[in-house]
Amino acid sequence: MRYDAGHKQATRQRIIRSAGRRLKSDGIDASGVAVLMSDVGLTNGAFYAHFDSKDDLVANVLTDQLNQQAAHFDELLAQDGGLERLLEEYLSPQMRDDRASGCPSAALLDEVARTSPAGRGAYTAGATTIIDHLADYLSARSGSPDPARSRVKAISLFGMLVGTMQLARAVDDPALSDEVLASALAEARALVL
Amino acid sequence: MRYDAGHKQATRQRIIRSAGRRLKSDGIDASGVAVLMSDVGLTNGAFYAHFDSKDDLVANVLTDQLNQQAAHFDELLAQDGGLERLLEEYLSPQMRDDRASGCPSAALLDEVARTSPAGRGAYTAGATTIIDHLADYLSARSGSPDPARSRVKAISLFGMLVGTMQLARAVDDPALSDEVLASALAEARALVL
DNA sequence: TGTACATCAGTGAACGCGCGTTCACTGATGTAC
DNA sequence: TGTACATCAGTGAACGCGCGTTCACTGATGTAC
Repeated sequence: MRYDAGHKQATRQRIIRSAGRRLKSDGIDASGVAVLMSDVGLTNGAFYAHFDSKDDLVANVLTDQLNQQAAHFDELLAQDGGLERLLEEYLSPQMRDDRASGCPSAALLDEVARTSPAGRGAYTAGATTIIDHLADYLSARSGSPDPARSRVKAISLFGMLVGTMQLARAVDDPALSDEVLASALAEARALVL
Repeated sequence: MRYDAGHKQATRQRIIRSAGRRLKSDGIDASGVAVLMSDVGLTNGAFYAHFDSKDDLVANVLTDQLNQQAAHFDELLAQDGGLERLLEEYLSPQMRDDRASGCPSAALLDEVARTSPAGRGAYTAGATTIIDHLADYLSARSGSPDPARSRVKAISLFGMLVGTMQLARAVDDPALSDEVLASALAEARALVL
């Protein structure tokens, strides 16, 4: 077949997006190249026309996922009461139950620590953006004018969101899981509002 | 060879302990049965005399690791200023750099969510104990007498510790990693002290 | 006391399987003449 | 206008490898007689 200009680039993006959902849902190690390709209707052999290796894909996925999340946070924070909305959405039962659509940090953070240097670099860049934007938001708001204090709060808040979401997903008791989300939401509000 | 009574049980415990360190350091999927056995000086074939399957071992490891951590927390909290010590130790650079010795939740939490039902059950039981004990401690202290409020704080604190430790381990920028630990420590103190 | 046997934790080769990766090939379309 | 060729995204079989798991076997020691 012959394809129009940009087709290959578009396919590459489709793979990255689709792999993002699969990796978040099943984990990095458990997601094989053949499955990732069949998710977009292609066969395993085509993979290496788009990426040097699975690690290369993972690094690209982390960049894309973190960018998506940073953009989504920015969008929420641009609205009135945006931080309150962000907390409610992040700690919602829907997000807990839909790993494929959710936060890449909550889904993959402890696997990122064991990934290739390129993957960790990609993650670090994305996480830095998210923390910077959260800190800027907290600083700009009335009530927390000290930038250093805002950074401390931004980092702690982000860590708390990620950790409590993972906890809510890991426990097999639905009542405890709901309690974890509700507790985290209450305490996150107290932390920043 | 013939062994004295209890030898097999002791070997089983050695495997569980050693596998705990290995799983925390390399991850569950990345740690093969052959490696886990050679870590204790045995060969792969002996594994199935001790466990039904790798999943069975993982569930036993999670129980053991969470029990160890709960006991360690209890020990710290029994001392004067124990919570302050707990926070400082948990969020220390040494803990960040020594995954094998550290918190099983920080090392494995997002993998636990994808483990066998037995593994998730084992984790849930252990996490429940840790949260209960933290909440009891906070309730018993002067200043936070409301039990419901103490539970909210215990859950949020635990989530924040786990999430920020994972974040500190995932980023490849040492300055940012140190900043994450320091920020989390400051905010954790503000949360509970 | 000496010998034959039972015990059983551990050995190590082998099983089928799915992994990441490679590569010769396909075949629809654009281009050259 | 019609034909031969170049392009190249994608195919699918094959590679070596390590995985979890199985199993016939080993060999040091305790027990029976």
